[in-house]
Amino acid sequence: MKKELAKTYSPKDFEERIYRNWEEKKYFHAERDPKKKPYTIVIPPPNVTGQLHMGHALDETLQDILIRTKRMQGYSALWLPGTDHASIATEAKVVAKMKEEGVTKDDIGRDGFLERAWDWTHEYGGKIQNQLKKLGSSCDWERERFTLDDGCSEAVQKVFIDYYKKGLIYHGERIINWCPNCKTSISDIECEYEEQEGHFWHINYPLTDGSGFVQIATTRPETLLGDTAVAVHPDDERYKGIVGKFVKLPLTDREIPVIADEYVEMDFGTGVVKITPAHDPNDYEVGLRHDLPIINIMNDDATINKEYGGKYAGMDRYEARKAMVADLEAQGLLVKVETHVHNVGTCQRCHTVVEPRCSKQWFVKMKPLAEPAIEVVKSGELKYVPKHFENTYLRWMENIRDWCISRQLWWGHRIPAYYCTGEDCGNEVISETPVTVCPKCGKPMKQDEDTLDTWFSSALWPFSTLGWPHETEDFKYFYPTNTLVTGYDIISFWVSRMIFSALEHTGQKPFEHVLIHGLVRDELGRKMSKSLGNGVDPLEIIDQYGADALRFALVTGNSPGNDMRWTVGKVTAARNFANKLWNASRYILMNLPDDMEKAVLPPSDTLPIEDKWVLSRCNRLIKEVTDNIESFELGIALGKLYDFIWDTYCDWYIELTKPRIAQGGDTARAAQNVLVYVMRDILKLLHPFMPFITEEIWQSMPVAGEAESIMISEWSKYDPALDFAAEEADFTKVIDAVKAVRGKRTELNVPPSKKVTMHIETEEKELFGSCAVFFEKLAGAANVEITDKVADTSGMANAVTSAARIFMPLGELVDTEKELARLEKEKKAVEKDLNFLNGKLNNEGFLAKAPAQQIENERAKLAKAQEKMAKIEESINALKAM
RNA sequence: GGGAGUUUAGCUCAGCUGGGAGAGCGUCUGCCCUACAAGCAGAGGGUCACAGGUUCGAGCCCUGUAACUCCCACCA
Repeated sequence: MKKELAKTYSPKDFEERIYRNWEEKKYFHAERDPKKKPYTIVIPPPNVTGQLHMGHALDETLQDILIRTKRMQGYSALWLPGTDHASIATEAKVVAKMKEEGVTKDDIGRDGFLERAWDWTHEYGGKIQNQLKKLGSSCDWERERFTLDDGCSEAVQKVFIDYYKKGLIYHGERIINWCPNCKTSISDIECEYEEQEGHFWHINYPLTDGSGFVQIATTRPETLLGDTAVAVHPDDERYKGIVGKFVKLPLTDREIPVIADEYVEMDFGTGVVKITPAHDPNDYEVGLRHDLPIINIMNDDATINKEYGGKYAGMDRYEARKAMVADLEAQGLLVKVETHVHNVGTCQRCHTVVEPRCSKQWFVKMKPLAEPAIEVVKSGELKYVPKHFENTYLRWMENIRDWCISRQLWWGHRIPAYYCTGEDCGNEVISETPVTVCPKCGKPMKQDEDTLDTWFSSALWPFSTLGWPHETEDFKYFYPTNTLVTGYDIISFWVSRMIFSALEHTGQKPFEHVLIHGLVRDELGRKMSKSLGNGVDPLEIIDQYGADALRFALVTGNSPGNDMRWTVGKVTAARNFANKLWNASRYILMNLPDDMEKAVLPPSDTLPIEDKWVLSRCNRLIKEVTDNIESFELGIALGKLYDFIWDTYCDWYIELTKPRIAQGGDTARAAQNVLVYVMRDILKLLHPFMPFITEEIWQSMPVAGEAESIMISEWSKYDPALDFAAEEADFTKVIDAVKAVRGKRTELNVPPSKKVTMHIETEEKELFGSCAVFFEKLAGAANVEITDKVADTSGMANAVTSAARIFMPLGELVDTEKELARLEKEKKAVEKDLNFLNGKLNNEGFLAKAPAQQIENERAKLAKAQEKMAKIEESINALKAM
């Protein structure tokens, strides 16, 4: 059984091999075992052509920790992987590539484009899966899904049609954000606001009755062509008289009314607002209230259209702006131009300034869907970790707007709506199968050109991936899922939409817990981004330090919901920790009998106190780590493992076993068994966090009777029989005493190799007596005397703890002559310091002129020097007394 | 404009229900003791942002202030 480990920790030598083995043995595959309870996590699907970045690495690591723990705890643990077609992101990439070849979408048409998009997907897709494997992710690859595969597409279509039948989807005119470059509508969420310096143009609109002008202020004068009213506040005394009158719209021959609406803020601008329902969302609302006409003045590329453009037709919106401002000025209607800083919406993808635009789109009616989604969180049935993110979610849900789900893109799920081409018919049919002939008038039908918002399909991810809308065995067994792990940045985009979609279509919540994590930032706290070039590539880290070190670095000190900074220090510390564990294992293996098959604890009444101490602490560790993982405190759990392994197990327990193993016999045998017994627990508890190294060591440890892979071994359980609270407390006293002696020796500059006599004065003679050997090995004792009273303590140094006083003859500790000489020399140096400082602090000029802070500093220095002097004198006196 | 988060050692951050102020890195001192120098032993270093309050007791609870960060809305 016993196998040699390589001399140095070199993750490259085994990580890949181990992952391949797990895969071959099908350990990742979750069976629908009626005897087991299911535990399910669906992966937040990365973009199919994406690259693994640190955000993914953190997200996947957290999920893998949870899933591995549950698997070991006996659940049928399913981690379902997959990718997202990412409509706009992927389409943008394909279009960009086509541009290099000088080809446009229009050139090759829909089918040609989709062919290219699929080629792209097949070429770049699949990469990220392999990258996830390098991380150690224990996904069930047999169940991998893609948002655009047949099953997911079926679910999307079914949902769309169900919504439609229930009257929850409608086709309507609305103001939406339009990207003139991508030529598609984009959601509010895909819109990024940038602060830009613009202008505020004050323009006079003449009243038609010749009684004067109304001055409006606008940031977008070109939209004037679409004005259908001018509005003032109903309570605004300044403008009471003109409400109901008409103004002549400059640069056009139209006359528009002056209306009163509470939307107008009296204090802002001139208190008069031009109303352009087709090009501003607020104006659109005002237009609805006052039944104003909607005049769209732009084409889909943001040029001015023929219908209303007049001489400006065909110009780009900014050209038109320039031209119109010039014309207004020529006509004397431009009053003034102010600079004005305002937020301008831009397209997340291409950063083109979006244009609010009225167009026909498909919408999901949100109010009825939001209500149960609010309730499920308020009632505590579905919980966010940490809890305060429920506020983010609830606020969004409570102020929900209808969801515009149509996108003028080709890469995605095409909307299953068919329109009659007959001019007067206007028939609209929603159907899961193609409709070619109008059932009403017999004319040909045409399918909607648009596709659905990417989030429409990912909103169904927790159930579409399990076979829904079919009542599959997987769906019945694994749904609802248990935990969703994701960043706070997509709570609104994604988490919210999964919740209401699941409630509506499956009648169940999609998951029980949402574990939210923060962003991984760079060393300076900035977001990692391509443009800044400050991203750290997880694959390079894995290559250099190993996947286990990467995982450790991401989880240690991380708490739910909080951002973290990535520093090289964290990953080297992680690597060092792995190395520590590796070498501890080597120590054990070198000191085990060849025929040992597994650890068998001797009867507890025969165990020495240090064995009970370490067993008891390990036992408590099991309980605490299990609890911490259960409540998603993964950073805390890992911190406890680190402390126990490094401090308790390596620095203390292993050192304590050395004299016993050298001695041989029963005490050695007990130590060997305890070493392996505790190591086995350590490996299991650490495995979810650092799967590779724990597996590699597991394969070398004598663990007969356990699973052949640690991955499928049974999670350790707290054992009341191993709770030795009294022995633990007692042995801690011994450790404290050893530490006190070490401290004293360092203080006196005694080399570690120097062995001295120790008289231990204590009321617990039995305890310290049984531990005398540790004072010899760990504290440098030549011989140890245990007594309840040391008669003569003159000329002795002492180390004091609450349980013991340890006296050591100074003569043995130090070479009296040399030490005295050293102390005298030091005393002189300190004296010099004291004189200097005293002089300074008695100098009236200094006291009067120096800053208070500096005087304070000098006083502190003096106090320190005085303290030092007192110690030196004490030491000198002690030496002289000998 | 609305909301949330953060503020603890020189740096990066833990600190779960109120009782010990902590870790890693860095600094200083001493050690190559055959598991590990990617290591061992020791040391120094903090008015837990600030001001009040509750409490026998506050880093933790309450009120307010400040700075930084993020999210949502987007006033023409």
